[in-house]
Amino acid sequence: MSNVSQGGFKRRKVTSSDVAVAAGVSRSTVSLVLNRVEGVTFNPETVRRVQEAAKRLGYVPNVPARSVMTRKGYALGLISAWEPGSTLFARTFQGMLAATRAAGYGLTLCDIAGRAEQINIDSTVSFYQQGRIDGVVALLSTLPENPATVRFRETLEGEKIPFVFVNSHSDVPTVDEIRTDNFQAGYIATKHLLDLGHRRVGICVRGASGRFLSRSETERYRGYVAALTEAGLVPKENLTVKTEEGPINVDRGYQAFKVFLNSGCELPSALYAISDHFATGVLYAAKEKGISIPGDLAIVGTDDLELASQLRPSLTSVRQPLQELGEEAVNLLLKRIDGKGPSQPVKLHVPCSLRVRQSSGAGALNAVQGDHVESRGGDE
Amino acid sequence: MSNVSQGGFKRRKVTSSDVAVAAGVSRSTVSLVLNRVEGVTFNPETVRRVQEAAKRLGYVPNVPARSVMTRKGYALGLISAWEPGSTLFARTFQGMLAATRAAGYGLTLCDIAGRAEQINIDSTVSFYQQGRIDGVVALLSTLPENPATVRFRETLEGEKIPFVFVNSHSDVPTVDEIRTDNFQAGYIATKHLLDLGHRRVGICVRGASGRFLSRSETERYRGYVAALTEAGLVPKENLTVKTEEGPINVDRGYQAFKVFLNSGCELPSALYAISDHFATGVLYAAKEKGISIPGDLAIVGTDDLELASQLRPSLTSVRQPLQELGEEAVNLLLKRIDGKGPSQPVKLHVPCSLRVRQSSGAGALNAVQGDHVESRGGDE
DNA sequence: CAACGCTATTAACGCGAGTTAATAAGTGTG
DNA sequence: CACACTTATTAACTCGCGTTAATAGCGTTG
Repeated sequence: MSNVSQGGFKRRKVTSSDVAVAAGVSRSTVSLVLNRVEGVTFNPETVRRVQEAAKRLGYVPNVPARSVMTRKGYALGLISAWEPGSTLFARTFQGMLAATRAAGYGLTLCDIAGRAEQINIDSTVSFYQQGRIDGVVALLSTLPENPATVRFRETLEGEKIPFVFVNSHSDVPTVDEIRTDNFQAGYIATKHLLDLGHRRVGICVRGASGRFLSRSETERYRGYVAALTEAGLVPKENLTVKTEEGPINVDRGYQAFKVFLNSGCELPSALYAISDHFATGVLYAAKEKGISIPGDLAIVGTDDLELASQLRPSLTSVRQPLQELGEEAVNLLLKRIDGKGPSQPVKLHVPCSLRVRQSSGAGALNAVQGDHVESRGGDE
Repeated sequence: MSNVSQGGFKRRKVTSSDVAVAAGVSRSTVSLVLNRVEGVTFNPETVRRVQEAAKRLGYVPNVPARSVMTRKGYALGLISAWEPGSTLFARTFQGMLAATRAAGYGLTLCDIAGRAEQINIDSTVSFYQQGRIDGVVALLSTLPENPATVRFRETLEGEKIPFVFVNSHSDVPTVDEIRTDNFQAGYIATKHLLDLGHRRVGICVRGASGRFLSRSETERYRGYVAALTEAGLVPKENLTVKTEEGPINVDRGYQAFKVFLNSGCELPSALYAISDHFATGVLYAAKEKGISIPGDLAIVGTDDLELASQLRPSLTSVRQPLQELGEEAVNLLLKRIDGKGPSQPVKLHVPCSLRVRQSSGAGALNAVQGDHVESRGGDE
């Protein structure tokens, strides 16, 4: 006979009735005691007996049954248009997972796709109507005026589904939004380089026919400019490395910096890249040309990807507070669901932190401070 | 007044009773008709009326209520010890998501962590005992004899929770396992290079004090050897590029290939890398040394990461059937839960496919065939 | 000592569904 | 016309739990 775990057999689960008879009380008593209902007093001895019986029998309340009565699903839904294989996405839902679990809630994957247009909002609505989820955390695009984002928002509002946007720009002031402070990100990265004495601080950004694509990139750029200005400097075209349009990846950074070097522009002494991918590409291109990092060129990246700490030299990087964002989003949403949320819509901007490593050329003193090791088996 | 969506208000949901009165029948009739129960015949006119009323009122059955009666949670749990920010993880749960949705099931995140030791199996068990999930898909490590994996399996079996392992090696024959055919992966990659006329085909693997770390790497290596042998060749030490121990990433491949080149070994004409990360690192190191790809060195990677199609030259790569793995795992698990699974434990090995691009130097004819474009906003 | 008030507990109902045994209506047979 | 036999429908029960109004016990007070 096979040992394979089949359904169907299932030893009968212990219910609150079982606890009741074991403790010699009524089922109501069990429910009231175990839920610590206020305004009801109980004999301490009875409480003890109930709790003891519950523990002894290994009683676990059945959540769906509770849901029927309380009309809550005890779970939140997640929809995401972020790159599903990205560290950014991973860190965010790790935070969400921690927060939902702490609240005794479940986290249900409603729809995950690399592009917003591919997301099927209907299944999310359906989950809500079925009573399986009580609200939705949405990880959408920061592209301004994105039609898909607008459509999702309108649908959720129309169905009266509580929701929170995470790093998803919405021009509507009534929406709860939890976001990275991308201005501050650009600012602290640039400030770090300026504080190290650099005066020719360049930036590596994604080129997009003259304008920046996403709100987050725009804000980081503004932070960069602000830090420069504060130091009495101005941003210059010949200190700006622009990549090709399209996805952000290592190779685009690599190619862009090669083009930059061939253009004959004088080398900046420091460079802030709005992505670790770009920073990495720049680093490889620099090595190829014999440019020393951080000697000839100091580099600060953004997002603190795994590769950042493992590169040689290791990469100084701005880390987004994504776990925190996930947690805050979930906690806010849970309050909204219970009707305990703030009366005003929340617009929260959470600051980033800097992980100082070798590539920015800070002294050995600081080098350890922000560092952290992430090891893995890496064997899927 | 704020427009923020608060809980509490919730327009009353339409229930099966509402449908019943609207259709002028009893609630039982509604239930029987809508669930298409076999063995019960109904007047076609009645059926029509019920369906019409249900549609008109926008009736959606309440899943938790159904759960109470049927004793099923209509959801599967996911635990994963894979790198949460990896493409591999993403592709797998995309497949799972598709399959669960098709079955009307939910997918609940039980625990996700980068390392197996960090996974809290208790919360998963708890979810099962609470009646929220009916089974578990486990994405664990392929490291043989991994104590965490063993512990999880024993716990799940002890609690009689139906489960399926995906790419997680278990030495126990009674466990359902869905796995990538990694032997075949190494074989087709090597065969591809041999078919292009190469005779000096090397391999880039992760060094680990003489032995290979994970089962998947070992199998890929065996596939490589098998293809060589079939062609009358033998694996040679001086054609093997070994990286340092630790996480698989671009820089380890880069460093390893630089060391290899400095060792004075004669250059292989083709190289199979057991990871796209390694392949990418090799490519950057090669560029640095002026080695032309694929002219002087043809390269095939593994895993078909995003960067593979975007590198220049683009990277030929072996793609794991991860979506398929996810789907198969879910479908098998659903059958087990319904007691309809095969009587024997399932040990499924799904073959990989080759994405032929520029780096292997195949003719333009094949070059397009396996290619696919993945674009994204990349703006989190 | 009856009336009152308080504490501790429970019976009874409801949530929204699925399931089954029983009923009512219709059809055909002897 | 009474009988069995379908066919169509429903009343009644069940699942596991939360909630509330009602009850029993008991000490206090006028």
